[in-house]
Amino acid sequence: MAAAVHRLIAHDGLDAATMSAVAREAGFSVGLVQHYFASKDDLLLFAYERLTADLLTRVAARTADGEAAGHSIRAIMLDCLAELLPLDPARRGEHRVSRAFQARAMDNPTAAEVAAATAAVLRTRVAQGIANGKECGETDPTTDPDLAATELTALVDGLADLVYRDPTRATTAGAILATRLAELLPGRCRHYD
Amino acid sequence: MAAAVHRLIAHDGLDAATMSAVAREAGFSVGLVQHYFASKDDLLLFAYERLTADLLTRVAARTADGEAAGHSIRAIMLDCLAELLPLDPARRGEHRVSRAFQARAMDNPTAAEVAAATAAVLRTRVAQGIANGKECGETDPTTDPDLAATELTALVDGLADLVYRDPTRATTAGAILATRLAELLPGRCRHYD
DNA sequence: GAGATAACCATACATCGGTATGATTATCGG
DNA sequence: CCGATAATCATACCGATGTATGGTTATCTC
Repeated sequence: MAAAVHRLIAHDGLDAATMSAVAREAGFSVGLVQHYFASKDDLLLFAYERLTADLLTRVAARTADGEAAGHSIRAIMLDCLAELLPLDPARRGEHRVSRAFQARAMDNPTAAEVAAATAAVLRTRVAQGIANGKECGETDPTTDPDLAATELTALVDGLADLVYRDPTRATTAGAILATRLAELLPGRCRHYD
Repeated sequence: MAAAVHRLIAHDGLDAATMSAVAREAGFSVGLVQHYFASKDDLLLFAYERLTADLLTRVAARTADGEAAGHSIRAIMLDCLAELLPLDPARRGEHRVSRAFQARAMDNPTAAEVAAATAAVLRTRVAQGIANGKECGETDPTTDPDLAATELTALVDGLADLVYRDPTRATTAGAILATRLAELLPGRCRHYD
């Protein structure tokens, strides 16, 4: 059902995610949707939580892959942050859904909590990466991990909007991200190559 | 009428900007609103254009003020970019409206054009500022103005969302912006002090 | 296998939103 | 002053939406 909500929003916006439309898209009746979700708000909130959870899971997977492959922190972070850019149709759709919910979060306290929590988790992980970079020699010891993480997450946030608006600038966005990461993690890790 | 739309969206979200609500808020009848706007889409589009025009005007005014006062390009840019952050109730409201329209722009081509055009104007102006910085010695000659401008506008975009979500991080956001500007325009202007 | 619980559906209802219509009043040029 | 144009309003209409209701079928427990 969450997938149905996602498809509808990705295709026609939040307003298209009506009860009957969701039921139709999912192949069920309206009554069934009501059986599982007491209200439309509940349904949308669930779909939102599901979306952010999927995203964080994907990022975690890319991190794990990168670590397993012995990549530098900088490479892993670039991989993870680029994952957040709407670089292909699937992620463009996801971006549409995500932005729709973020707009909704401005009037819906519970949705705002989800948005804030997701952003916090992401920032914390990036900060952890920077902190790790200090220990292994990739990062300048004077760099403030939280400040750098805040900047990076805000930057990808803005770049995602840019890439969505103008896909032809995708490579530009990628270059900006890579350059900034190279400035923030300039060193060579002393553990890996 | 545009002001009424803005007030409603700022207070209760885009969905609150219904025809009758706008009419009531503006102190007119529904018929009058229809008299001036053929459809609700037209009304919202007008309100959006009005909003972005106001914003760009304000930024231009800050630029002019800064130039008149003989400030450095870096100081002027910090002033202009900080203007885009939701640092007070008025700008928080404006941010809500702006984000609501940006979300709408994802399904509304004409609104998307407005959003893209506004972003382009902003980026162009920032790029011009960086280019000027080269001529007067504030910027490293190897800096790509367009790339730097793209990064800066994306950064403020993301920082604006952050500050909106968590106003306690307003100073953090300001510090990040100031630091990044100091990195991009490190020199002293040879014309002014 | 009986009974309870969950899954599932069709439909009715009340509300609300955008738009269409028709009329009434003001403004103003000639 | 008068005709036309603009301003302004009240209301009717249709479609859509969220939700409530009542019922039917499946599933599982004892």
